[in-house]
Amino acid sequence: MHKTPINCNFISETIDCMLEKSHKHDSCEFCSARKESLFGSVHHHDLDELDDRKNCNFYKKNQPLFIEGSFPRGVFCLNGGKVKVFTRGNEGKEQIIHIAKEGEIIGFRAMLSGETYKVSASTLEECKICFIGKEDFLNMIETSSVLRNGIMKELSKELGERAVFITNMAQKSVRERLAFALLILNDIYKPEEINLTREDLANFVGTATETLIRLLKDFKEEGIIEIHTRKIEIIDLNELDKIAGTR
Amino acid sequence: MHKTPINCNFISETIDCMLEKSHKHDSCEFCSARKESLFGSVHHHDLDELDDRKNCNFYKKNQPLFIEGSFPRGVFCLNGGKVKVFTRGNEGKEQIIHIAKEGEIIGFRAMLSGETYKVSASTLEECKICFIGKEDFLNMIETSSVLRNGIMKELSKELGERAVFITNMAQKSVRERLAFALLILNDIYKPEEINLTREDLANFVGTATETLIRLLKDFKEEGIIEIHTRKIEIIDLNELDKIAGTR
DNA sequence: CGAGCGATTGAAAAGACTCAACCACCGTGG
DNA sequence: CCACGGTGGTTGAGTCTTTTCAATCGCTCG
Repeated sequence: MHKTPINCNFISETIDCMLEKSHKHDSCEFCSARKESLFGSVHHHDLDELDDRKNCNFYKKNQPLFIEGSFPRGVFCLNGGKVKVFTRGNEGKEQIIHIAKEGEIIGFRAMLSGETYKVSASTLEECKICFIGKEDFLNMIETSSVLRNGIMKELSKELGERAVFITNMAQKSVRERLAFALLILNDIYKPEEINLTREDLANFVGTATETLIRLLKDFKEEGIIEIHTRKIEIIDLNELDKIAGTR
Repeated sequence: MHKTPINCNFISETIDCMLEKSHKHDSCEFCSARKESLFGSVHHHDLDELDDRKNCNFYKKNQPLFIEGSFPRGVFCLNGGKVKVFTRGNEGKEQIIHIAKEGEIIGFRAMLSGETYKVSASTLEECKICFIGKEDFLNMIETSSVLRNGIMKELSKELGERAVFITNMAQKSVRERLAFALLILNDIYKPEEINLTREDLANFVGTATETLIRLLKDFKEEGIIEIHTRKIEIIDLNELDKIAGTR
């Protein structure tokens, strides 16, 4: 990190300095998270370049990466852990739009749009995250048509997913949305169990915490899930599919 | 159109042939809709190419351009008129995601993602629309970095907008969402009045038609809007802002 | 061991939806 | 030219889902 932070909106950059330990020495080339990511088919040469420029750190639980309204200075490459991406409604209530897992690159949308972030992101658990500066990232996009196409593809795909998300929000009951959310979360968390606070889960489903808890209880009584203190184990995927209307 | 349609999913291509009159002779170079569009800063040379390849037609009201689940064969360039982009929920109810006006290019998301359409599109009124085949469009993207960057920017911008849309759906009351919708529609329709069926408007707001009608009545009684048979005139923008929570 | 956050439960209120009926406009065909 | 049928718009009443508020519980960390 070569510059002193000026804009206090840009939390991550300041926080980076407070983190326990850097793992900058880890090479992208052997990064297991990379293979499935957008950087999956980037050339060796570019990876070396990336290794030199990136800045990697461990993040504690509940640390913000960036905040809605601030200007992006780079992208975050999630090497391990889970990150929630959310916006805040008028009463300050979070709406979780997406939960990212290892391999995902976070925050390039705002950078490409030239606007401020429209969403915030923060860690849900301890995470290992590499930071790539704006310049470097934009350079890579100019250089690598593979990366560029991958990004366009990703953006388009997400746009489609969000159309479905919107429709679900508008038309499905909370029960149906919860089933849908559990299916998505199952994919994100497996082989582990879903591990979120009730509030985060409620903010993902788009409901009140109390409603969520009542519905979880219903699902438990119907034998669809098991609850271990806070973690949720999916028992009956088919039934969830049926409830969610995913067929 | 050089190929006979094979897949009946691809409605527009078949329908193209049934349309009244082609306006292929119109040059992109002097197209007033183009200037503000993604094609705004494309080079002359490429425009000439486009002129040769594109296929332009008039569409009647309520004609589909493409349908959810089918594979894209090109993009639609909206020269005049309005087009709704929507998905269908499980009960077949439409959720309108976006309403496009002249100058917009429709349907490139699915093409870039390599997936089937996740949304459907159909005209809301008589429209003048040019069709550009997949190959041609992808070529243009490869060639023109201006266009490419414009597209990445557009995709990113929309992704941000959809995050806000999701949050609105999840957290705002129908009254607030209606106010928000009217503000958006005002921008799209001005200087004309908003002209949508009550059902389409309800499907945009994400509510039942009856509820929508009752709220419109409220707004009218509060002096926020005027209703002329079906068209809606905005009287008090500030109040709408306040209700929508847009500040 | 106590503070405090996260989880849970209950009861009442509110918002929105559904269903059913009715109205109004418009184009068509006799 | 008018009656007819149909679509889109409107209204009312009852129901149900979901939220809100308030209170309690329970685990975890210092």
